[in-house]
Amino acid sequence: MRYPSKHKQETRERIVHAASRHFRGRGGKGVAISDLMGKLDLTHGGFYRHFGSKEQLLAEAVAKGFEESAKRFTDAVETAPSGGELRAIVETYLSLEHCANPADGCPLAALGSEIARYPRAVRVKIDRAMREHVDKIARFLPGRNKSERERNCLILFSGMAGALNVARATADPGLRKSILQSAKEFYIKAFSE
Amino acid sequence: MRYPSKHKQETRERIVHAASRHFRGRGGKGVAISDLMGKLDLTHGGFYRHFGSKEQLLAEAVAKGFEESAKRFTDAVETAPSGGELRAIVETYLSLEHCANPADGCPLAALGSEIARYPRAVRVKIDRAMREHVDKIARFLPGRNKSERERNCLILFSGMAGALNVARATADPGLRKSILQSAKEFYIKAFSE
DNA sequence: TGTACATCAGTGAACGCGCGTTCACTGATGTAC
DNA sequence: TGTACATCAGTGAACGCGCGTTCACTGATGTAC
Repeated sequence: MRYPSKHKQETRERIVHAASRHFRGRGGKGVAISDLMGKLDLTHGGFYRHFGSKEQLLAEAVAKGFEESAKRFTDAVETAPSGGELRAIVETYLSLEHCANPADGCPLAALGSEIARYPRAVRVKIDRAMREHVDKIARFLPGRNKSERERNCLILFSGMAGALNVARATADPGLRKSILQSAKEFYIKAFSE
Repeated sequence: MRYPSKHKQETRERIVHAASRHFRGRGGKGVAISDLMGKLDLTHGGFYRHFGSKEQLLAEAVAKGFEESAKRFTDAVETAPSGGELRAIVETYLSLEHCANPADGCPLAALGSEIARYPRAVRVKIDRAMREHVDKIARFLPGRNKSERERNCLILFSGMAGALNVARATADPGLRKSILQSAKEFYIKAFSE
């Protein structure tokens, strides 16, 4: 059947959004196209009207994930009291809630170790998304100049992603809470003023 | 044919060793049993004389990876001048060489984000391997008591694993070197005395 | 010591399943006349 | 305004491939007698 003119773009966006969450939750190889389309009440055949390949979707979905995730942290910053922005970022990132919901969270934590194995084209897209994220957040970090603040921003987020991964990896809930708590204290202290 | 009595155990160890490297290099789902056995000049059918399933091998191989990797860092510590142990650990971990060779390196960095999706039995094994690693290294870290040193050890390694992942993920070699360098300086400074 | 049999690590064909991708088809709506 | 045709997002069967797992078989060596 013929659909209204906006319809195709809307479907495409729904696919990218769902894919973004699924990839973060299950990893690149853990998501089947038929599953994905099924969640949107579509069938797998239609997928190729929107994307040339699964890999192309992966690139868009991961980049989208960075955007959505960055939004969470800029939101946290904006509602924070002046001077408490760093604390707000760290406490949001290392919260039990973020830990328990990889699919809604930071793609660097959810996919970190497999991104290195993605094809170059995908990684270039991810690079750009990461740089934009750093641009938005770096001003809340200490440093004598912009590039120093950006370096600190990368260290902070990569470090928190690592801590989040260990917290998610352990089978011991006590250790999980303890890692999150001590990492929070450490990063807040390390990047204060 | 019938083999000498030690033969079976030797083959089993060769499989675990090769698997450990392959999993770190390609991720859990990126390794096929027939590939693995082929590298050892065996055929896939024989695999099930040694392991009940691929998952069982994964658990053993990742735990083995922690052991092998831990050995690298205890070696680095032992050849370091007294008082320079922390620097030796950080510089070994965040070296370009470690960055370029995930298959020989730290499993926490190589598999970090997918470990959370492994079955519980596998994660329990990994927990134990991680704890042993921490036991060996924690004494070189600052802290008023053992548990504080252990917490610092976890923060240090999780943070370095995160930095390594970002360095490996980026498609820009300049950014890669810069991340490794600034992370080295940061962690050495943060955990000195 | 010699002989018959048992053992079992390894082989390679086969099975079954999941999944990425292709393709002929559908049919409601847009468009040309 | 009405009619014939074109469009194209979505459908669902089919293809091909990879891969985890199973299984009947092999054959050199160990073991029982």
